[in-house]
Amino acid sequence: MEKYVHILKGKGLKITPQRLTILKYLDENRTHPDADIIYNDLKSMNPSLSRTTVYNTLDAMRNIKIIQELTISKTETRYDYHTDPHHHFLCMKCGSIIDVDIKCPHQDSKEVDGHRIEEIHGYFKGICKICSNE
Amino acid sequence: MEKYVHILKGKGLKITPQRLTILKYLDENRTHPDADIIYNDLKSMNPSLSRTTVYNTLDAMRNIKIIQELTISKTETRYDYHTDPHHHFLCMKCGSIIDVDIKCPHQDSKEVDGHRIEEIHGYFKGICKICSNE
DNA sequence: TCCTAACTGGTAATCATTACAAATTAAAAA
DNA sequence: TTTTTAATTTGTAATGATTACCAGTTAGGA
Ligand SMILES: [Mn+2]
Ligand SMILES: [Mn+2]
Ligand SMILES: [Zn+2]
Ligand SMILES: [Zn+2]
Repeated sequence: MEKYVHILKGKGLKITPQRLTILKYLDENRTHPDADIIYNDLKSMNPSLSRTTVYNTLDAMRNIKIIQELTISKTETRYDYHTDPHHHFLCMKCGSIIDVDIKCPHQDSKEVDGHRIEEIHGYFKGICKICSNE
Repeated sequence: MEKYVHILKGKGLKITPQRLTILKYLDENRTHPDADIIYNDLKSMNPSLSRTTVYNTLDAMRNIKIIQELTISKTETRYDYHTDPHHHFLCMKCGSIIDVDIKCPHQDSKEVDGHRIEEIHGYFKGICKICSNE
């Protein structure tokens, strides 16, 4: 837990039990969950937790770049504790988002066609291994 | 216009003036517009056009793969007449989505880590050339 | 020309996210 | 340690894109 305190402090964010809980959850659940899944999973242990706080916290942590936002799924924004640029696979059947470890030649580019790059996103859509075997 | 009739017929979709108008609009407006922009731009010439029809049409055309859906912007789905896999740049300031012509080594992959690939998406987020110069 | 399944258009519902404001709290200052 | 206050949390209400629904219309084959 000291680990998360340190991360937040290093970026000048106030330490609150809600933020620590959410950050720990993301670290331990690398399934690219959305705000609602996080909220529901934490609600049982933290009955007073508010859905708004989950949204606020995710937004605050994204701002200081300690987590990453994934705009891949059409319906909800999903979050990733892993901030190094990496690629994803979205299963069109079960909806899961899976990390794929492939190298990309544009990983370190700072601009394309004169446009300044701040984030790089690559993902595949299809049917995942598990869903393929019925 | 015969061009669009041919495209729709080839895929077994009924020819309707609404569909022809929307498909032509997408062909002539490669700005990756969303449903609402399409609706508003066409409304003046086609006062009876319904927003629902725009959504239905885009969905039907995406199903038969004559247009492409872009899930890049957080708030709305945007559409592209250009269906060959290619990369995009999303400006975080003005919101425009721009084609970028770079080659990708995964362009023709059929699977990764055992997951069957059906679509490949790559995009950059940052500040576009125009917005950079204030 | 007739018939019918497919399509259109208007309105209502859904659902993720944001706005708002009152109550609480982290942490800096005294 | 106590005080102070700006930041945070929470519950509820609003927003906005998209979907559901259904009655009326139409494309296109018989
Ligand atoms: Mn990831
Ligand atoms: Mn494009
Ligand atoms: Zn799957
Ligand atoms: Zn721009």
